[in-house]
Amino acid sequence: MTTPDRPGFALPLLLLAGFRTLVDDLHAELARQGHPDLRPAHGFVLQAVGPAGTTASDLGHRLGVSKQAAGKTVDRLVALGYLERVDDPADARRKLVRVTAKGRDGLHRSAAVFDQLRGRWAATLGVDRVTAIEDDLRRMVPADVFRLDVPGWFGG
Amino acid sequence: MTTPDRPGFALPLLLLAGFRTLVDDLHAELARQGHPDLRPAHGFVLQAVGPAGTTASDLGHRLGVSKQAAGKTVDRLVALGYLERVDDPADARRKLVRVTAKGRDGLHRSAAVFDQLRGRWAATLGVDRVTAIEDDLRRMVPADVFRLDVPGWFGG
DNA sequence: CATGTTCGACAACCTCGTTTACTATTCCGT
DNA sequence: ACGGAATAGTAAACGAGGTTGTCGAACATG
Repeated sequence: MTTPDRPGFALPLLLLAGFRTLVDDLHAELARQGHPDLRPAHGFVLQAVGPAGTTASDLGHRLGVSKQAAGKTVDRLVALGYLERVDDPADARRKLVRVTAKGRDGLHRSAAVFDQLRGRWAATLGVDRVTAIEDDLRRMVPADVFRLDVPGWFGG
Repeated sequence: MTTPDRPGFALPLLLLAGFRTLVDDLHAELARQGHPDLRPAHGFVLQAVGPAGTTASDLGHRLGVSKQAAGKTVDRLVALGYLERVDDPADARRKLVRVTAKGRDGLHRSAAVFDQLRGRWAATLGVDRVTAIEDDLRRMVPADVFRLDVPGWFGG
């Protein structure tokens, strides 16, 4: 894709490109390490489920999507072996969603690969530049930006 | 969403968050300026069509998606009034895709809003920090990263 | 105990992508 | 001049991921 003519286009494009390269590298490495089915969105979900487990409704609430969407995503991750559903003995309506051992493995490997990629950026740019980017971005993004409830983002 | 425990998670998350805030702000403003149906992906498409126009196949090639996907996206943008199809008099197989006046208006307004948003970042961080982020990112991203042909990105 | 709320499930539909298949047209080599 | 190969557009079936709306079962509370 050619560089846009207008200056303002560069910043969002570069931020997206930076994110994309990191995530593409992550998933290329994860596929190599035995997780070829893990998709970018799955990391968010596994992270949101957490070590204690949750329900589909609560997961939807955390991710800012409907409980139905969260339920379907859980279905896919259960089919892939990253999550499991267990009945809640205290409430017959609820089904606890929990991360499996395979899910924890994927999460740990993701963290390790991201650490390694950040190290690669630091080796090229210098650690101070990387932390400066992080600090600057932290100042510019609102705290609740990770809610995926904006229509048109990941499907709308 | 809570801040992740592992340090390596922060960088990709912040890059995505920065991109998301810019694009969310852009589309909120575009909706206010008479383009409520313009979605994030549409900007890429309008940009890729260009002032000279193209065909659906070439558009798919430029965007790194199949010609069928490009054709369906063109269908939607034609329905919204941002693109038009005209028969190519020189080749009866081809149908030229061109940006309409409405499409050009959306593109111009997008550029203006992005310029304005970059100015807001510069007002907070300083112009030199913004350009430093852009320069650093340019060093870290490969040139062909905007090809959307990675499965799992925008649907897969 | 009746009422209202919450949870999970199901169905229908949208967007955006894929692969496979097919038609029409153009191009090119014999 | 003509028949095969490449190209353009289209269509169907599918998958991922999202949306509403509905529903029954289970809980909570008056």
